[in-house]
Amino acid sequence: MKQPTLKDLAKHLLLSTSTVSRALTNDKNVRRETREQVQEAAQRLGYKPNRVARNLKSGRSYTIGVIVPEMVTPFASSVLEGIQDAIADDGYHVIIAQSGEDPKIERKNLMMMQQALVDGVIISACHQTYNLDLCREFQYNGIPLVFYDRILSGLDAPRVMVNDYTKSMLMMEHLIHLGRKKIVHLQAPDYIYNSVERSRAYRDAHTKFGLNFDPALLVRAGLTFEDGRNAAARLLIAEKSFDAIFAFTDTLAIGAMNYLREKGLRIPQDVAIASFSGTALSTIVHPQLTTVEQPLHEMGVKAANLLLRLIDGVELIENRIVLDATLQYRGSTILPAEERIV
Amino acid sequence: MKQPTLKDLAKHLLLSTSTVSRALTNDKNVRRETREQVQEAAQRLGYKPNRVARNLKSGRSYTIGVIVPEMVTPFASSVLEGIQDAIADDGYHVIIAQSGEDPKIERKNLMMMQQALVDGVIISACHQTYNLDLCREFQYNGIPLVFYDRILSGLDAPRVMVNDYTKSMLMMEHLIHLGRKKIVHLQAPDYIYNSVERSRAYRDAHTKFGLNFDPALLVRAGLTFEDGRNAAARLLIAEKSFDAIFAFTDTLAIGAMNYLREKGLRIPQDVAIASFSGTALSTIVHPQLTTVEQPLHEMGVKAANLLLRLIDGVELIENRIVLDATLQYRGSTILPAEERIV
DNA sequence: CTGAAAGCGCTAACAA
DNA sequence: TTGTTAGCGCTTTCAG
Repeated sequence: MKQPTLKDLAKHLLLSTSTVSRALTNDKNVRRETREQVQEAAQRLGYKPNRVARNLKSGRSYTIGVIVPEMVTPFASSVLEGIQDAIADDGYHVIIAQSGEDPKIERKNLMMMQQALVDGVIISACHQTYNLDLCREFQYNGIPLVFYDRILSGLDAPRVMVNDYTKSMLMMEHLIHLGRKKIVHLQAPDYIYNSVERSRAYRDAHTKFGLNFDPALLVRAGLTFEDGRNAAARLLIAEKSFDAIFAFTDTLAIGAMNYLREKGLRIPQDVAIASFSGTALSTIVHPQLTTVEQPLHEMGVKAANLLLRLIDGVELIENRIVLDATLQYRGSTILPAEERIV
Repeated sequence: MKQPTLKDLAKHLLLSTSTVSRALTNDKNVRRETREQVQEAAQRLGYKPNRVARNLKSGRSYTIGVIVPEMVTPFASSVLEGIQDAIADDGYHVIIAQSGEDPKIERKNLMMMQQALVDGVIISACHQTYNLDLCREFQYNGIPLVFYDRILSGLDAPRVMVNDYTKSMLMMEHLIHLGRKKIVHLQAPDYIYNSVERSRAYRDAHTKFGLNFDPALLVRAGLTFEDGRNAAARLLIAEKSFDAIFAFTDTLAIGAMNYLREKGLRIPQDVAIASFSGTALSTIVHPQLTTVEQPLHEMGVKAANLLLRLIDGVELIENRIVLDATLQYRGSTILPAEERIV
């Protein structure tokens, strides 16, 4: 037999559907005896409330959408765990979509979320402006949007991120204190908000610490391992001399590092490499990467909490959360022997 | 104003809801003129069909659940892309849950899927038997289940996987042909189906190629990078001599490799390392990993196609799909100079 | 070709 | 405390 419905239960118990419904939702207006009777029968007949019906009634789907730019690195995975942890108790489900760093796919994903009637969306955008219009439309239609890590410029939306500028500055300081003078920056495309911030810190660090800024060392790299390799290759071909790299993210750093090592350069002796991200990738390569580690799980939790409150119609006083990232000094900038010095 | 409903549209056009509905679903029983009129108005007023209502009507949720054991490696990510590609056109959505290699969480995930009223589930199980009962219940309740990679033993369910045994045997052959005689196998816990298969091949290879089987070289390792490191450490402490490692998966291989390198061993000269998996991880470490590369995207596509057909009530003649994995020979077993020889 | 009406499973205002 | 009734937004007979 099919899944029993509320009506079936009611018929079986010779009660009205409303009473049964009330008994099942722990409404106080039910005699205890009745409630127990109903719950026992529900148990026995294997009754499961039909969420779809419930959703239609409530006008909610109890589903939130999460759109991530990529899942090649475990970045999104950690954030997702945080999100799941934060929402599980509230009976929400998560629909996940990956955009593959392609704003067009991101757009499709957003529209898919709309179709799926999500109650809200958590998103890390792969382009600073491309889907601005759609996001505005979401807000206009009352579907709250929360950003993490990669935000849209020009949209006043709740967000959870780290301080890209400050932490990048600290990382530059680290490299400079190590005595590095010709530091390359592998930057992401500037349609990514964080890229702008991190490279701004890179430039400002030169002024702040009295280093000569050489535009040729500011390299527009991309986002993938391959992009990192290519950027490193171009630097070698151009015969630019450099003694350190500060990369936008782990993938770029790893790509570049592997290439340089293949070409016989020693890390960190010849070239120190620092990154920004905080995924497990930074510890599985050799040498391990010095990096700005973001609290990814917490980022997910915070984003989800923001979203839940927005869904409940709470007016947020503070909707821009800045989390603290920590610098991890590892083998890609420091030789084991030096470790204690830092 | 709120999202307009079908009723709003109908009122606006002075038509009945049924006609509007028909026009929108391209039912043939509508005058072309009317249809165009309706569609134009729908467009203009920004009408979006309410899926929840539609679902309630159809008894389907047009959502499928995907349960993955972990998302630290990009394994699941690739499979997911395949799944998304396969289902997008059919209007299905995906709910994803990660079990973190914990069968208890996997159980919660399964129950969550049930709650979410998914039309079917694609799962890679983290334990061979733990959730057998629940999976049976799914099947009994008519919610189809498709497995990929990691299956349940004792459950006759559709599945998509590679031939673990054969490919492991080939990998062993590769190591043996390289002249390796004392090959370690880092195996996963034996509550994982594939682990049993791969280690069976490991043992059989000894017989087949006339190698001495030393039980001490068959190491129960685990699943994580850390497990790989620990296993390698134990081997060194035990002062077992070995000249190759065949690991259950990339994480173990990488963990072990990094540890051995830190201890001054040369890869592959002192120890050749081979793995089984096929994620991007194998190419970002140094040296790159020789591995059995699985067609992950295809795995996702195939699994999704199976599931869709099951949801549609199609009787499957062939519900066990075995995909072809390819051996990738890389720096962890072969020195660059030798590459052409293979 | 179009409209009226019923109903998917559930909740909730209103009555009793 | 319980039942009656209406309705969430849509599809789909059944009449016209």
